[in-house]
This record gives sequence, structure tokens and C-alpha cells, in this order.
Amino acid sequence: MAKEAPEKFTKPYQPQEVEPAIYKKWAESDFFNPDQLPPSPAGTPRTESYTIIMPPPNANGSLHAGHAVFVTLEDLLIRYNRMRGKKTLWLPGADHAGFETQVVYEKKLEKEGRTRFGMQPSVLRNEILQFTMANKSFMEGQMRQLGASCDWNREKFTLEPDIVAIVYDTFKKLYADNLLYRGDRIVNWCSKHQTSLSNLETNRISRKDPFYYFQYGPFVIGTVRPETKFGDKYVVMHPSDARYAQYKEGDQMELEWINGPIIATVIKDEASDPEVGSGVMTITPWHSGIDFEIARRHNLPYEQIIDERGKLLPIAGEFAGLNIKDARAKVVEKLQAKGLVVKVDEEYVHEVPVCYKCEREIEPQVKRQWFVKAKELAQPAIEAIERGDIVFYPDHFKKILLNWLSGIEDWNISRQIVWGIPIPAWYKHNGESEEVFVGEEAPGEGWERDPDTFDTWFSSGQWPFATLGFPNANDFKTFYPTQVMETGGDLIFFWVARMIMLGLYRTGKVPFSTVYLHGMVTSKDGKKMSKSKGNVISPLEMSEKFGTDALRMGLIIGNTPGTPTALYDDKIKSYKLFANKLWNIARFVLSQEKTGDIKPEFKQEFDTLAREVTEDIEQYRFYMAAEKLYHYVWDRFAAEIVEESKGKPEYSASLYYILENSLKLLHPFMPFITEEIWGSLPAPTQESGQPRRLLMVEPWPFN
RNA sequence: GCACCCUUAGCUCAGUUGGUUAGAGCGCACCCUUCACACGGGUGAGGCCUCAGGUUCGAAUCCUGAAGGGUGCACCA
Repeated sequence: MAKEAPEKFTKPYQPQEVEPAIYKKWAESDFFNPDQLPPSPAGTPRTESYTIIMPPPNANGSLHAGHAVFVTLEDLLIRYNRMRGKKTLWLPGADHAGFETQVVYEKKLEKEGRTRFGMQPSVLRNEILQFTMANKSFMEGQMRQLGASCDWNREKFTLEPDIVAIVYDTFKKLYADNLLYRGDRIVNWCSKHQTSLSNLETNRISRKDPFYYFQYGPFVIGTVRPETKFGDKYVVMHPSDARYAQYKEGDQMELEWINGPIIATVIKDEASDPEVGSGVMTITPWHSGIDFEIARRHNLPYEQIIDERGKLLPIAGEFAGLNIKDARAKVVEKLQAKGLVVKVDEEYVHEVPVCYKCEREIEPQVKRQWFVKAKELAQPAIEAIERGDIVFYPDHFKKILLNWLSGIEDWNISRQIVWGIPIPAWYKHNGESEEVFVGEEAPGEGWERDPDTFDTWFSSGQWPFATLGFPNANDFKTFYPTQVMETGGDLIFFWVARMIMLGLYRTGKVPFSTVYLHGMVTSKDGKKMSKSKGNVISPLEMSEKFGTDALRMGLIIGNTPGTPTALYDDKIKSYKLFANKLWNIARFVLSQEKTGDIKPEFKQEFDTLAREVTEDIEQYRFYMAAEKLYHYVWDRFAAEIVEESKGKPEYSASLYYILENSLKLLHPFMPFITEEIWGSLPAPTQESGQPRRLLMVEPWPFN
């Protein structure tokens, strides 16, 4: 029994002193690289691959709590499978994050009193590139701090030439397969950011606005947007609305309107809801999706009323040049003076789309842009998901995804921003007609390059196969399809759905067999973290304060898939105490000579724990596995077994057995402290002179 | 409008395929500086598992309905 534990154990565990050195050891071993892994612990070669493609963080800031969750969960899976003898690849990356990054950079410009409008595109692009690259390397350092055992040799960035080449191939193939078109369609236009956005990049907010009823010839029409009504020469009603049966499609009449008399034409269309307002509406096809569709069905002309900055065009006559907000009151005033206001409902509540970044109202505009025929791409995805090719955690995300895919609409992938992958298309104009060429180089003289860039999700959607070097690289052959896609639940449509669709389209296979979606990390009161609320918890600060292992445990325990998790000081602190408990157990065990035999009842009890923990990990119940380990180590091992063993040297073999194997089970959860203690254990093969292996490649203690 | 989720201890939440006395963390009360650890140890209080039916030998768990709360999607004039 008489023996001294190593000196360092006499002090409380100091994660700050231990962690950087441990990470350095791992990195130097090169075991993050699947090609450099030693034979599996059982001595057999690692044949079965296990791959996770890391969600590439937006390289425009610092790692936040959400990043820390994915690093923790993915690292857990990777470390577990590495110990199980798989050929494990965790492929890191970074995302240029088009619009997201441009918005961040524009805010920075604003602070400096500058604006992107009027800047040379190439100058702006270069500035953002430098900004992005600086952030990228900063974030990589942070990821190391969190213990990420990813293969840095294989790191990818979305703007690297080989990635861009694959994205271009996909674009060309979609065009050739008639799954992509360029057309004049309603887009979601943000008048602050001066770009179109996909449906997913808009939010809806509920608002109360006056609903006006105007006399329009013999009809009363209802609208919340009087300022758009200048060009409204078509009056629409439902074909079976009995109140208007006397009017026939195509009937024309002269009537008094905002800026004088106009000729109005009757249109019958089922899109007009008899229940809403008076059941009659006029249409503004250039600035409303539903009106646009009506105009298309009836082959009506459409005309722009509002410009890209939200100001009225000359069609508005005396109101031209006014901002639409100011124009509304003035138009109503004029109609009032003309006696055309029938009534106003001040209590009308409706939902308006806003830009998800600036919350400014979206102004629908007709623009000539690129659209992916999403329905066609979604169909194979729906079939694969229904077939069960992909398992979802939590399970109900499958329903949510299927519901979204079944109602999917064409995807606008053109963005009017410089920070992105340029769209490889060229146009030649001959009067009204336009010739289109898809390719990186102009096909000849007189061609004009598309000035737009891709929606960033168009490239991210190809990430799993693009990073692995589709179609010919060995990595693609070895590691695709991947095993797990672990990311935030908020990315299910933006990213997961697109990866499934584009992965199936390009490779014929689903890109991953399991999707695990974690919930948002909130502050203690369950609120979303935001800078304006001042409730942001920085994972790096927590890691410095309590140790990365404690942070990781805090992010795992209580974190069920899909459900928001609260993160706060006290919670992480309690796992720092746990780390210290483990440290002291090690001190106690190491103060004894290893003698006697392992008691079968302890072995059996431990085996049960190992089996349960293994099953929990296999079933993605990490929170439960972590809790069981926590309780076994603290309440059983420390509180009972260690106590019972005091003064009984014959227990020491059992203590060593339990400690060693507990370290193995805990390693995926708390990699630093377990590796550190492991390094202080007596080498099992002292006589053979073999140096002790790193814990990260030790065999998992359950099969 | 369509879809999805939630309701369990003061708070935040677990509870895996239905199976003894329903659990954890934090908080709370009281006690203990005992030789691995005060970054510790011990003891304890606290629950008609939202409600109403049903299935079952047995329901927090499965089914139906109600009430309350939350989220996502969507071309609402």
C-alpha cells in the first residue's frame, strides 16, 4: 500500500495547465488522421470507416455555444468509434457563408463610416477575404481548445478551387438536365441589403395595419397597401362568387382611380378568396407572389411600381419618388378627398415577410434570376427518407423534413452580393431576346458575365461529397457515404435537406445514414442568447474558467436531441468538481501498489455499466451515458468502493481495474483529464519496454 | 391555413421496448475541517406525472378527446 502518488496529484486538478500539452501530444501522434491510425486495438486492421463531415463554421466571428455543442458531440462520436477500432475521419472545414458574412462585414463598414455600395466589387471582395481568413484561423485555434480530434490535414474551405469546380459541375449538370432555369420570377427583395433571398431567408412577423376598403368602379376592393395600387387595372373575383355573377371575365369599365380615370378589366380566378375583405381584389403582379401567379395564368401584363430602394416610380404620377411608407398616408388622403374610401378596418392583423437579418419588410420584385426546380430534386429525397435510408434523431424531424420537402418551391440561388462563388453564366442580348451560356469562360465576343453569386447553401449543400473529392478521389471512395451528420435543428431545411437532395443528385447515394440534430443552446432562463440581451455565454471563456472537460460534460448532460439546452456557470462548475473528484480518485489509487486479484463482483458490475454506456452511445443517448458514468464514478466507485477498500491492500487490483476502464469509458466525454491520468498509470507492459499508448487509441472496454 | 413538439419535485429537465417504492442537477433545511478530495462528506424535506375517458393483470409511458404553452412552414389581398 505504501507508495506516493505523483506530485501533481497533491494539488487540485488544473485543466489550464494540462489541456494544451495534451492536445499537442494528440496532434503529434497524427492519430486524427485515419491513414496514420495504429492497427485496431484487437490487432486487426481498421477496415470499417467511420466518417463525420464537420458542419463548417461561418468564418466571420468567434466560436459560440452552438459550435461548442457540435464539436463536443462529434468529437465524442469520433473518439468512441476510434477506440472501437474504426477507421475514423472527422473532416473539418470553414464556410465563407456568403450573405451571412457579407452582412457581418457591412456592419463593420458601417461602424467605420463606410458602405459597400459604390465600392469596387474586387476591392470589397478582397477585404472580406482577408477578414474571413483571419477569422478562420482564429476559430481553428478555438476548436483545438475544445479538444476537436479532427483531421486538420484534410481541412476544406468553401472557396477553394477544387470545391468551386465541383459546385460549377453541379450547376452545369442541373442546367443540362433541365433542373435549373433562368427566368423572370417574383423574388424576396431586401431593400436594405439590395439582394434577393430564398424563402428560408425570410421571417414572418405579425403586424396590425389598417385595412382599407376603396370604391373601385362598381366594386369595393380591400387592401393594406394602397401605395402599390397605381397600376391596378385588373379586378379579380372568384368564379363562383354569386355576388359578382353578373360580371364576366373580360368585362371592361371606366372608373375613377388614384390619378384619374382608368379602364379596368374583370378577371375570374380561384385565387380570390370570397371570405377575405369584399371578395374582390385588384392585382399588383410585380410586387406580390399571388398576384404574379394570377397574371401569369391570365397572361396579363405586369409593371414595376416600386424601385429597388423602396421608392415609387414615375407610374405613381405626383407620388413618384416618395418612399412607400410616406406614400401610403398621402395616397389614402387623396382617395379620401375623391370620396373613394369606403371604410377602414384599424384592427386588421396579418403577417408580413421580413429579411431574416435586418427585419426590414421584404418587397417582392420580379427579377431575372436562376432557380432550381426543387420539386424534382426533392422527390428522390422523399423516397429515400421514407425508405428509411436515413435515421433521424430525434425521430420527429423526419416528419418535419418530409412535410417541408413535399411542399417545396423553386429555389432562388442568385444573390446580388460580391461575397460568394460567382455564377458561371454568360448572356448575349439581341434586342428583347437573351442568349444564355453556362460555363466559366465566355464562349465568344459580346458576352456579358452574370454579376451574381450563389446562395451560400448551394455550395454547402454539396459539402459531404465535395470535401471528399467527388468523384474520383480515394477519400470519396473510402469515406462516402458518411455515417453521421450532426448539426443544429435550425439547419434542417437550409442545409440538411439540400445535402440530401444534391447528394442524391450527384452521387446517387444519401450523403449520410444518420442525422442527429441538437437543440439550440440557451441561457439559464431558456432565452435565446443574443448580444443585445447581453446573455451570451462564450464557450471559450467557460473552457478557460472550468476546463474543457467540464464544459463538454455541461453540454452533453441534459442535452437531448432537438430540445434546447440551457448552459450556465453553475452547471459547468459542477462538472469541474467532478473532474477534481476523478483526479483525487486517481491520487488515491496511485498511492497503492497493484496487488491481489480483481474481484469478480466489481468486474461484473463494471461490465454492466460498460454495456449500458455503449448501448446509450450507439442509440445517441449521450446525456444518459454521461450521467451513468458520472454517478458510477462518484456515487459508486468513490463513495462506496474506495471507502470500502481503505486499509485492505487486496482491493488494489480491483481499484486499478475500475480506474483504468472508467478512464476509457469517460475518454470520449472528458478527453483531456482522462488522457492526463492515463499517462500517469503504471505501464501494463513495463517488462516489454513498450511505451504506454495514448488513451485515445486504447480499445473500448466493451464489445 | 398546414405541420411538429411540450405539460413529471421550488427551478431546469431525464425517465430507452408499458413492469417493484417515479429520478438527476441546481436550490432548500440541518450536521461534519474523519488520514484521496471542503473543488469534500453525511442526513432530510419536497411529486393526485395538466385534465377526462379508454386499452391492459399492470399506464408518467400506448389510444381518443379537452385545456394550456411553444416551434416551424406557407404566394393571404
